[in-house]
Amino acid sequence: MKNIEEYLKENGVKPSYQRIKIFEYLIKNKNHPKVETIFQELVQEIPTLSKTTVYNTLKLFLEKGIVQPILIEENEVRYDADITTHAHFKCEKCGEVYDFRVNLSQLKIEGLEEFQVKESHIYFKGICKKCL
Amino acid sequence: MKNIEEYLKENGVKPSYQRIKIFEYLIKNKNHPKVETIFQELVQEIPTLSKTTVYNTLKLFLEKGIVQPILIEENEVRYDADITTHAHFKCEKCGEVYDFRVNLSQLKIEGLEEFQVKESHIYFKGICKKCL
DNA sequence: TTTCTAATTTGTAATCGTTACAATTTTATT
DNA sequence: AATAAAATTGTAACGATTACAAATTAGAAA
Ligand SMILES: [Mn+2]
Ligand SMILES: [Mn+2]
Ligand SMILES: [Zn+2]
Ligand SMILES: [Zn+2]
Repeated sequence: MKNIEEYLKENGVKPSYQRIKIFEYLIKNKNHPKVETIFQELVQEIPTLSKTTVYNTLKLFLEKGIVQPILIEENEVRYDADITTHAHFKCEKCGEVYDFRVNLSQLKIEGLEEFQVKESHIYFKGICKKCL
Repeated sequence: MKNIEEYLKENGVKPSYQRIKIFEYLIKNKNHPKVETIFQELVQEIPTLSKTTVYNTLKLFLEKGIVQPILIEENEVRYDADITTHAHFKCEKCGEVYDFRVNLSQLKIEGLEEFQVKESHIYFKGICKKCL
């Protein structure tokens, strides 16, 4: 909790109550939630919470680089406070999004060395271990 | 042109004039266009073209598996008639989306072998060769 | 503590991409 | 040519996101 406040400050985000709660939600539930999910969960704790605040806050987090958007499905933006480069798998049966550690340096891509790569995203879709 | 008609038929799509033109646009301009771009370009040739037709057609193409959506940017869906697994790079300066051949078998991801992977998508962002 | 100011949050309205739907047009068949 | 089915079109509806102004909160100064 104190950690979260410190982390936000270090990254140029003033740690308001709502911002702390939203970031805390992302850290504790590594479930790659949509805005709607975050709102529905937190409004139980913070009855005055506005959906606009969730949008504003995530936009701020994105600008400050402390969350990343997960774009694995059309018309569905999910958010992840783990900003390390890792792969995501979405199960088409249960809908869960899994994390996978990946070593991108294994991947030799011809021609890409002439480009300046700032972000890498790897997405898989299929059926998860549980649903098989 | 005849090729396109045949290809659509083989994949269960009746080759109407509009469908042929839309697929042809994707094949000839490998520019990963948005719906809006496809519409704006083709409406010049086909003045009666409706944006709904572009949406309907792309939805059909997706269902039949002859195009794939490119989800590299928030609130921006692009389409690609190249359905082979390849990586995409979007330049944050000029906005162009580049293709890169990639050999995914190089990538060892621990735990993923227990999942049934049906689709793989690799996206990069940064600054392209031209803009550097 | 009280006052003042700026930042944040909130609720509502507007916007924009997409989808639903019914009418029209086109295509294929008899 | 007549008929039926399929595709296209235009308009309205929808839903996620954003804009905006009012209300609230937090922090600094008095
Ligand atoms: Mn993740
Ligand atoms: Mn491509
Ligand atoms: Zn599953
Ligand atoms: Zn560029």
